Amino acid sequence: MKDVAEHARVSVSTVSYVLNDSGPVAPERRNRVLDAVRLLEYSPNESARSLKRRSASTIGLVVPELTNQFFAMVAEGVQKAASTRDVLVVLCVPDATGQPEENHAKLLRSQRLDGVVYLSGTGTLPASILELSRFGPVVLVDEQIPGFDLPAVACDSRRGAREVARHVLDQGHRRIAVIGGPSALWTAQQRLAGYREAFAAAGMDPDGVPVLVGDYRQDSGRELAAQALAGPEGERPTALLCANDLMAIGAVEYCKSVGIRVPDDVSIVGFDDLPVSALITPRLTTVRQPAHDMGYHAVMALFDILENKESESLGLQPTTVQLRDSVGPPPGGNS
Amino acid sequence: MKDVAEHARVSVSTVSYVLNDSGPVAPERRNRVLDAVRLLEYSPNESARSLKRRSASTIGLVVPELTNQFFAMVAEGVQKAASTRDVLVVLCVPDATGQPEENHAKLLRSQRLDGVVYLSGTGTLPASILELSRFGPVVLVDEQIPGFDLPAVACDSRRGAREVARHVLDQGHRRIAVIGGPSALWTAQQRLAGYREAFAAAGMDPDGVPVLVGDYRQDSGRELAAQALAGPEGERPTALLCANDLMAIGAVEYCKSVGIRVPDDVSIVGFDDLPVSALITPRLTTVRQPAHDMGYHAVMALFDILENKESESLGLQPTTVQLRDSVGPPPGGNS
DNA sequence: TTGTAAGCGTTATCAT
DNA sequence: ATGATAACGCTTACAA
Repeated sequence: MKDVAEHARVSVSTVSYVLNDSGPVAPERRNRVLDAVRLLEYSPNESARSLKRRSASTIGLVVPELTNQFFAMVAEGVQKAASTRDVLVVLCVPDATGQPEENHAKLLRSQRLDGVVYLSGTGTLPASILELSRFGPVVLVDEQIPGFDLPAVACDSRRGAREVARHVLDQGHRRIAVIGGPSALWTAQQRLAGYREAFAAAGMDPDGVPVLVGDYRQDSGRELAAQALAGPEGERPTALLCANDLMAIGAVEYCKSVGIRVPDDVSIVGFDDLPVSALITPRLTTVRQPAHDMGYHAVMALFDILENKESESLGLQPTTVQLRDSVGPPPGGNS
Repeated sequence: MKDVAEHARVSVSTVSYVLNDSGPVAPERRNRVLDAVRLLEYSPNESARSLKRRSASTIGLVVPELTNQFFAMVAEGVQKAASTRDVLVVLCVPDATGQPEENHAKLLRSQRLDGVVYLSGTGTLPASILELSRFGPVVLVDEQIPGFDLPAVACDSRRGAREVARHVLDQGHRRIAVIGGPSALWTAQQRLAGYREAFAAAGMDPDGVPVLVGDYRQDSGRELAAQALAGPEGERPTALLCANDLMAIGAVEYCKSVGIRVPDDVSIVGFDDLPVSALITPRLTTVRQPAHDMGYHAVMALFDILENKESESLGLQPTTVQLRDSVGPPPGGNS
């Protein structure tokens, strides 16, 4: 920067003024500076800048894993939103083993991160999030934490769940089982609540529907489907409501492995609309979550918080049911 | 830090010595410092540290998109490797439109990034990579750039391709079509070369095998499969060698849509072994690339380069053929 | 073994 | 409108 100042025969402060539009400077000198910048390929040292400004122009994104396409989509939204303000996104993937985001707290504390977007798909304990939020703003995305009202961007899981469930009921199904998510998770609670609303609306007793609790992973879908479909053919459920696509895919897998036809023998629905869900056979009927948008809005909300203004980006995004091939009428016809 | 020094009744340099093990300090005073650090929840300002050290402890990861699970797996490897040294990974997803990584070059120049791991799955022009490498070390992962020997970590595509092709030939297929990747890409070239080696080894004329050039995306697999399978049933290829899984999935999709059975009527193989490939019907025979390891080693190589030492992490990783259900004997029996 | 002090490259305050 | 100059929080000679 000193070099630039010399080449342009001005002072360093003038260079700074030009670069940041932070002071008045005569057009002619401004051009001299700009020329020198180009000539010397000068680019300001961002560490020095952050030091002075006490802001790193960097946010953290905490995701449990990237290979889950849902998280990947959120991440892309986060990245895109951040890039609208030239803010960097650092990727934090908490170690499955070991101390998780105590680490991230340190990043926040040490001013390497201005804030964090936190995606806890697997239900990391609130404690670590709260620890984080002691040191800087944290916006939750997808998963909320009931007790603690932290700012969050999520989608209207309950509505989506209610609507797929209604679709299944409309087909005539009455013997239904739910394969739910971890009961500690907000999304799992919401989806279950949505299903139950639909049951009630159809004149069923919600408490009469068995709920198996899974962990949102494919394996648990497979295992719980086995459990749910164990009874004799005339008594077992004709439809499985799975709280996410991964478990639904596991359920489909199980059915295939034992010769139960989907949707002829049993209908299955998921939740999330992962890209893979339209690729498997049968194509999965599910609920689309605006993953990309959630990531995007979470970052916008974070920006608003960093600037101490009310954010309109917080809140619930809409979901949409994706009607596909994994749902049909119950085997015996409408009962 | 000054606060810590005061609480511990030592000077700031002593605090620094303790925190970095960079100077001798009496055990008793060291403890006083450590206590003060805990008491005050002190955490050093990393901006100031970077400023002084001229290193940001941060690397960039450039990927074309995260929703491609292959890239996501590489990214996870990168993240894991970086975290072994408390180095941050910033996610750079070049804008599809607009000026791409001129931007990233600036990040390198402005010392926000110490180096970059570059994954150019879609074949971004070498120019932008070279621009990048003017300002800091760049390690390529997955895709190499023939003319320019930049450090790269990739896998032995040629061998993998040769081996799947041999598997297909062993089944008796002789009327074969290749759905290749963009011819400018190293991986596409390698895979094609591998296929041809297998053809030659089986006594076929490699030049007699039609090669359709795709772009590694699912759509192009669908379209090119249509093209490849256009001829009358007795003359069309009995096997499709696809240079990646996405295109193979597209090809399977096309076959399903027009009632061609896989593998009964036509066998299809892919390359990459995306998680989804084992989920579709039929399960796709393909070649596994050690995506995670490539990302991991790329970062290790980058670290070595930053420390000016020879790196042993560079070079080719092994591939393994995944035998599954999308390959069978050719329709007429072995010809 | 410990402390003093000189930077690192910016920004921002204050004179001019 | 412009230019000195003092921070920002840390590391590291160098001196004691």
